[in-house]
Amino acid sequence: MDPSIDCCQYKEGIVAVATSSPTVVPTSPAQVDACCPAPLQDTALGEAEAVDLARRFAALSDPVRLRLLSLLATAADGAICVCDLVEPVGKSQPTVSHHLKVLREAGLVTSEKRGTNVWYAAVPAALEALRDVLAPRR
Amino acid sequence: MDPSIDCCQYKEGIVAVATSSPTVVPTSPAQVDACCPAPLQDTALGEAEAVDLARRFAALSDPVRLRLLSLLATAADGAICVCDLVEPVGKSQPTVSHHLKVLREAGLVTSEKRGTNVWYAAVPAALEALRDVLAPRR
DNA sequence: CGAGTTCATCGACGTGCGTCGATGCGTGTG
DNA sequence: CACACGCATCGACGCACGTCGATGAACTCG
Repeated sequence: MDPSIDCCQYKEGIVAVATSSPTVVPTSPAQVDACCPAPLQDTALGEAEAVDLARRFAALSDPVRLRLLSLLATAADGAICVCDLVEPVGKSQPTVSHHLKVLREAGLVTSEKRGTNVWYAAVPAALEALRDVLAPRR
Repeated sequence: MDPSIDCCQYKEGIVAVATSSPTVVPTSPAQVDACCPAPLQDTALGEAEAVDLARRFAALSDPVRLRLLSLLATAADGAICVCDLVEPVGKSQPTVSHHLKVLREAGLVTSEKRGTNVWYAAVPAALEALRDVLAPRR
């Protein structure tokens, strides 16, 4: 993977919002290559933008991933370790790990290793970016 | 079919548009148990809600469908016939028809037959409903 | 009525995805 | 140091999805 994404200017919003949640674990320098969204109802999507957007929406197109993301987004302390995610979604540990990887590669969550465990946290700015794509016409 | 409409406005929009044309293809084949979106960052998603949401996000997980939806959402007169959608996306007519069906069954677009042609239009309220799911925590 | 147009459906093919058991790697613990 | 634990990766399987040519249904026009 590691596609050379050059669609638009980068993650200024993500960094800015990330600093607004102090209790969230300082995420590892994993690069969140979240491209800025194109306004869906304003101008027609180009092919490259459509491919990028489709990839991010695809991360939300699975019930297990949506539940995982919801669990992370509603976590009291902002992060949950994998061992505490397996039971709630009712899937095997490899399956949960796979879905978390998909979410991470889509920039929707971040992971941080603390000792034996790995803690995942949602990235609110990434959801906000996708939200802007669905914004109504100005 | 035709259960009581007690959900969100996005469904009303579909019904309203659907009833305006008698020969319209039925938008959804009698399902939609949990239509109203749950706030993703407020409470943890249940399994049924997750399945329903995943189905709608899946409609946005394909580049061709995103471009079709964008074309419809930015249409000057609010609707485009199929014959004018085939060339812009660069796919065969059956493929375009297939993607439009997926979008229609997800409630994101509506179709109306006018003479020989079939005109598709975006449902802004459906996009707004999905947008609410991605809303930040209150 | 017959020819032409528009769109949906069908059948088929190749690919990708979700899933799980088995395995490997890194990290604490006795 | 040996063992247990947590998580990622691998390999494999089954199924769903995207795609297109061919066909069919509905409509228009001459």
